Amino acid sequence: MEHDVAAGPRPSASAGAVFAVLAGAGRATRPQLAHLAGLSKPTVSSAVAELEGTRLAARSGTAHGATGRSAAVYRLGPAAGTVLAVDLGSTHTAVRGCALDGTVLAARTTYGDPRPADTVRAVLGELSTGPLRAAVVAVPDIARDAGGSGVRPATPAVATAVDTLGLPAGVPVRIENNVNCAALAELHEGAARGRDIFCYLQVGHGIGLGIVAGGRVLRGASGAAGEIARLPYPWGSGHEPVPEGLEEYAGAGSLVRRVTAAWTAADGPAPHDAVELFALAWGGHAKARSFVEEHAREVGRVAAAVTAVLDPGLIVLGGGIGANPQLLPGVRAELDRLGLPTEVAGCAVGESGTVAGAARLAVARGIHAVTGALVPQPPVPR
Amino acid sequence: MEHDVAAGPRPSASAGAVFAVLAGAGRATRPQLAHLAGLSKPTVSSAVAELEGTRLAARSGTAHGATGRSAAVYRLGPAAGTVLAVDLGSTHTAVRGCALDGTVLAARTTYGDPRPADTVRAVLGELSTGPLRAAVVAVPDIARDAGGSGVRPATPAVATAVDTLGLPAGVPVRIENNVNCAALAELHEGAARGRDIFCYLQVGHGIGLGIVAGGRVLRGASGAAGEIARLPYPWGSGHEPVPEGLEEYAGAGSLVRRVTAAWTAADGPAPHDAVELFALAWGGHAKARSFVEEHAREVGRVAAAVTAVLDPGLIVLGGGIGANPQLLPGVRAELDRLGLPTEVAGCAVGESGTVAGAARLAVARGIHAVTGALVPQPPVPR
DNA sequence: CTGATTTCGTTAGGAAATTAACTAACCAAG
DNA sequence: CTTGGTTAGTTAATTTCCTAACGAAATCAG
Repeated sequence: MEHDVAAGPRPSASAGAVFAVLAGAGRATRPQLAHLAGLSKPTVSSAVAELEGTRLAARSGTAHGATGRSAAVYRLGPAAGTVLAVDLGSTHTAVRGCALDGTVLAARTTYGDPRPADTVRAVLGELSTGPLRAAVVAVPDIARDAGGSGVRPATPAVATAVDTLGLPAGVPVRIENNVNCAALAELHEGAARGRDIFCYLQVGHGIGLGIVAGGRVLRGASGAAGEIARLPYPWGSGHEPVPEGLEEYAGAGSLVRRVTAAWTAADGPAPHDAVELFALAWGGHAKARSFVEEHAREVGRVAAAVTAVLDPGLIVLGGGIGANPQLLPGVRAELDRLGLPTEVAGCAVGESGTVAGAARLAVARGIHAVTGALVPQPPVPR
Repeated sequence: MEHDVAAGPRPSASAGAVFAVLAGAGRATRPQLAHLAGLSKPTVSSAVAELEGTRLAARSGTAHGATGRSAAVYRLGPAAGTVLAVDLGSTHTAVRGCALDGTVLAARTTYGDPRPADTVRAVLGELSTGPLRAAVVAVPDIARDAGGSGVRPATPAVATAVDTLGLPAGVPVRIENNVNCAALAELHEGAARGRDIFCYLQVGHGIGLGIVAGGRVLRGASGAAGEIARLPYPWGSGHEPVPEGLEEYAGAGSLVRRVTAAWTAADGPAPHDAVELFALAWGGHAKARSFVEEHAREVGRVAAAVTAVLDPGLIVLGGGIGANPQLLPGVRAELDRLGLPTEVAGCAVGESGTVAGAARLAVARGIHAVTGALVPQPPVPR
């Protein structure tokens, strides 16, 4: 099916502001919109009338309070349109189509898919309401600003994978790191709700960090903030740090390799991957448990390094290994020993976090595309 | 002398905006103010008239272009008032009084002063123009939000030192970490001008980091961001990190102690402090030079840890040891080997950086106190 | 010196949003 | 069923700021 990219006439400034808060709230009465947008009742009235006229908003029902006149409830209209989020993983492809209020309209996930474009096409086919406003693609790669061509993946193979997704021409596409997306999901709908600053520590095949500060993702000068596999390791008197030393040590592959090497016949059948190792440890296997505990300490040291630099107040653990609750006590203990007082929580969003966070970003950019305007910022000096 | 704290009537919104850009520019014509504030010529005219009426602005002269009518130049007026910045160091006290355009009106630094309040009083005595709008005190301590009582130093001794400074009652006082202040100075008037993100690495008696991201200081959840003395150290297979291990190793005292221990009679007279050590190395002393080079590598590892987390793009070295140019090549080499491509620069502001940065903060808060308003923020989604 | 050109600053009219006051709708107590 | 209290929404007057046009002051060319 065809996807419009051209929008209707730009809403006026006040109508745009009302649209933005309506998208954030999902449904709201006019008094609520006035409060949220910081506008007066008459202004909201005319703004709502304008939005209804262009079908950017629509009556949704009536709200009855305990006392007083009942209020008209509004929601986004069909012209508001949709956005697309893609989690382009190495072993899976997750795609979501959302309305600008964040509602999931269509979702599909495929594993070991050789053609992510098929998954994208299937989801696009289910999105019928209004123009496609924006798309965000989450990649397991550094997303860096490439000058004129916008943000691009650092690795050429990833860049071509994005280019062959078959995203409709004319739709603004944003590339973002997958760990940063997962961090955004934890911020908005997970374990870090309401935080001003926190870190999402992903431990799985590799190790990565998503930093949220001031309610925004911190990307660094070249998009490589959070690439903590590059922490100096080993580090101490008599040890020269080697490049990528920590990546080598903290990744899932290396963990399993060490386990296999230390395994003897008396230990029974050796685990083939991290999932099996954690299952054995959960079942009480002594050697498996000792490896899990040692790994938890190692993750705790990484967390301590992060707290030393950033003091995030909260670290959310995610990823194939990090999400396992068996890690939590060990990580907490090592962090308490070495670092600042910092909460440690398991991730609350899980597998779908990356695509959920990408969808959050896409919604924000879609609202921006409609209103052409500014999200209000807190007025603090410096 | 007495210091007013009560301000005159609040300027209107447009007059406040004009006042803010005038303070930022120092001197400006009305067309320049219109451009900077994003207001129209008639609005600026009425705003300037209002500011002149309340003595917040004053005619300063006339600007002649190559062609066309000459323009009236304005500057801040006497009612704009002043701000105070204090660098409350462990071995010195630096105090600055500034106008809201950043002009230094009075400055005094004392060393080994048992009564910093005397220095504060002397500078306050030289400030005669208008009310004291704000004060910022830089302390060698964590500055954390203490709930109702605002931001306070984490260490009680530092808190009482601040409380006994004799700052005029009623003036809003802000506590800030001294490394963060030095970072702000490098951002606004030093080696990091125009950067969106960078880090200031202070190496001296201890080691600390100031993080600037999005043009603002990153303070962390409890004001302890940048306390990198808590990085896990030593760290590697067979080594348990110990709390404060890096502080122990990277500080100036520990460096001199190691040097003294390794010194033999054949090496000549041993250096008593870091300054002497660097002087010997500069003169070609082989053993001194090897210690300096090893220390540079160590600082390079700290810098690598910072780049792994934050990707700042630039690290500015400062502090008693860090400011020494002999360190730069060694730090660059180790960072190139281990970390992301990152510039390393020596600090450009030096000793006075802390009080200069505190003054920047105080000026921003002073302007905020006059206008009650918002510095414009960039409108970017998330 | 005079006129053309350019830029500064003001005046006049209009658009957008606010405050204040009023009308409309809804509930519940008497 | 009426009346009082409360909240929703509209109307009217005012404020604020913009655009457009005009007058004022400066430089430069002849």
